[in-house]
Amino acid sequence: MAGVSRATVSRVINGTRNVDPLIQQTVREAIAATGYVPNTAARSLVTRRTGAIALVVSGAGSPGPDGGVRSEVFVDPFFGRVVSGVVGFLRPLGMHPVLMLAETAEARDQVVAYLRQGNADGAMLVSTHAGDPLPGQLTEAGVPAVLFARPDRPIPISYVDVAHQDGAKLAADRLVERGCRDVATISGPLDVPASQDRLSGFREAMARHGFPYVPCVEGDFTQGSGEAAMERLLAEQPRIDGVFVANDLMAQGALLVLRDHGRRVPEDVAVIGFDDSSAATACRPALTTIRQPVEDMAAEMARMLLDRIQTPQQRVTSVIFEPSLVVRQSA
Amino acid sequence: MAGVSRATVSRVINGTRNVDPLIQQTVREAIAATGYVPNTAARSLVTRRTGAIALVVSGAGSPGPDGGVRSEVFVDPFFGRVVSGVVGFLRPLGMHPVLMLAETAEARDQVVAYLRQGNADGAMLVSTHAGDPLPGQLTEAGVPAVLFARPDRPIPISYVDVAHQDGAKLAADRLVERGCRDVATISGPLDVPASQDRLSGFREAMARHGFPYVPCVEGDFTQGSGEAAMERLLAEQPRIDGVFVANDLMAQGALLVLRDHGRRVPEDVAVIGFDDSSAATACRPALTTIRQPVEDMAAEMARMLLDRIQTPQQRVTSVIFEPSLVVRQSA
DNA sequence: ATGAAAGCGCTAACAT
DNA sequence: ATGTTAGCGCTTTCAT
Repeated sequence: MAGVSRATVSRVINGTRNVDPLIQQTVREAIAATGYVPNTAARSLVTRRTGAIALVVSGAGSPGPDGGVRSEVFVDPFFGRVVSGVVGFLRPLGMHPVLMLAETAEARDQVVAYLRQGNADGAMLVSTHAGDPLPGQLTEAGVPAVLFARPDRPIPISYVDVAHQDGAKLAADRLVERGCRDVATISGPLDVPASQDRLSGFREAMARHGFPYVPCVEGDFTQGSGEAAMERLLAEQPRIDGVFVANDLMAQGALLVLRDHGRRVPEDVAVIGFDDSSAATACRPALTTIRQPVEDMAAEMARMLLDRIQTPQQRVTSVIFEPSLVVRQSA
Repeated sequence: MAGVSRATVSRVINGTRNVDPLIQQTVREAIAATGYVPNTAARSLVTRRTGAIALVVSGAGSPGPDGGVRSEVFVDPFFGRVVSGVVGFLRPLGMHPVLMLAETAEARDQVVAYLRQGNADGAMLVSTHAGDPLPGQLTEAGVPAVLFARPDRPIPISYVDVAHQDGAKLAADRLVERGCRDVATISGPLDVPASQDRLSGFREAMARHGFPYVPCVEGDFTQGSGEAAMERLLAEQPRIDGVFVANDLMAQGALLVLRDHGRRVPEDVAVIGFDDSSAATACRPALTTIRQPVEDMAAEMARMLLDRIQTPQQRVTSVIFEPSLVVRQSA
C-alpha cells in the first residue's frame, strides 16, 4: 500500500464517510498508479452481493434437434428493444445483465437455482406465455424480481406494463374516425393478460362509438398466425374495412394476405398494429400502430429491481406506461 | 457436516480423484439432504475463475436522447440466432452469458475493464462494423476471446466464420441456372470482410459462368439501404433479371422496391438473399437465400472459448462452416 | 485416502 | 478519523 491501511482504502473505494480528504486523495492516486482493481469475488464473499442481475426470457422457443433449445424468442423485434432498454439503464452503473432463457420446467428450475445460489442478486422477467410458473417460483424463493408485464395470476410481485386498453382505444378511435364501419380484430393468445386487455379495450371503445360487437380471431403473435387470422376474417366478413391487430408481426402478416386478396390498404381496409416494433416500418404500406415505450419500460424495470435489491422489505409496486398512436400509411 | 471434513466434501464436489466411493456416497446424500450449494464467490476467490463468460455485441446502435444508447442491433434477427446458439450450448453446462453492448469507445473500455477485473473468464464477440478495436484490446489485455467472424485486420485471435465465397457461388450458380443474363448484386459495407468475401465470391463465380463484370451497389445491411440500392440498380440497369443481395434484410427491401416498380419476382427478376434469417420467410415472395448455420456457429464459438479458458496457452484456431442454398420462391 | 491448516482479497465490527 | 482484527466459504498444499 502507499501509506495507509486496507480498511481505509476500502472506505475510500466504497465512499464511506469519515475519511480525511487528504488521505482520500493519496489513496486515489495510489490506486491510479498501481492500476488496482478490487476483486469482485472477495467483495461479494463478504457483502453477499454479486452486483449481477439476470434478464430472464421465459416461455418461448422449442426443443431443438440436438436436445438443446432453439429459441424463437428473438425473432420478435420486441425483445431487442427490451434488451436495449435494460442495457441502456444498467451500463452507466457498470452493470450487465446475465441472459437466461427459460422455456422448459428444467430451465426454470435452473434459473431459480442460479439465483438462489447467489450468482445474481435479482431477476427481470419477461414472460411471453400464459401460466408461467416462474414468477411464482421466484417470489417463493425470496428472489428479488420484477416482471415486464402484469402476471396472469395475482402474485405479490412488482411489474411494469403499458395501458393496453388505452392503446386499444386509440386504435378504435382512429379506425372510426377514418370512417370504418366493418371492423374486426386479430388478438393475441387469449390466456395472456395483454391480449385480453387489448381485446376488451378495443371492444369497449368500439361499443362507445356505437359498434356493439367486434368479431375477433385469435392469433399467437407470430406473423404466420396473423396471415391465417386475416384469411379467416376475409372469409367470414368479406366487407371488412378495418382491422386492429394485437401486434405488428401479425399485422405484417395481415397486410400480406390483404394484398394477396387485392384489397388496398388503407383505402379498402385500414390496418392498425401494436408495439411500433421494427416490423412496422419494414412492410408496405408502413404500419400505423400503437407504440409501447418498451425501452423506457425496460429501463424502469431495471430501476425497480435495483431498488428492490437495495431495500428488500419494501412493498411491491407497478408502473404503467401510456401508449401512443403512431400514424403511418396503413390507417 | 455429516461425517467428514470440508476438504473431502470439496473433493467430492469437484470430482477430484482419490475419494473412497463409500464416503462419496455419504457426502452426496448429506448434500442432497441439507440442500447445500457451494458459494460461487468463495470458490472463485480461490480458483480465480468466475464461471461466467461475456457475449459482447460490438458496433451497432446510436446514442439515444437520454445520453444512453438505443441499440439497433437486435432489429437484425441474425443476433437472435447467435444468442440462441450460445445459450443452447451454455445452458446444459449451467452457464449463462453476460450480455454486453459495445458501440462506443467508452463502452468498449468498460468491457475490457469488466473482463480484466475478472467478472467473467472470457468473451465471445460479435462485431458488426469494420475497424472495431475491441478484438485488439481484448488480446492485448490477455483476455480469452473468440470472434464470430474473421477480424478485418489480422489479429492473433480465434474465430468462427462461414465460407462466404462458397455461399456467394451457390447464389451465382442458381441465378445462372435459372437463365438470368443481367445480374447485379447489392453488397454489405465494403469495409467488412464478410461483405468483401460475398462480393468477390459472387463476381468470381459469375466470371466462371462467362459474365466478366457484375455491377454492385453497396448497402449497409439494413432494409432501407436495400431499398435504396435496388432503386439505383433499376435506374442504372433497367434490364436487370437477377440480384444477389448480401443479407436478407436488404433483400426484403429490394423485394418491396421491385414490386413498386411492377417487376414480378422471380419471373422478371430473381432475388437471392443471405443468412436465412426470419426475414426470409416474412416477405412475399419468400426469399431464396444462402443459409448460414448461425446457431451451430455460435455454439462452436462458445465451445472454443471454454476450451481456451481451460487451456489458455493453446494456439488460436478458426472454424469455418459451409453455407447452403435454401430455395423458396424468389429465385 | 483423508484431515489440518493456510489463505484467496475484501468488508465490517470494534478499538483507539 | 484511522488502524486492528476477524471472518466470509471455499480450495489446496502438506502431513499423515
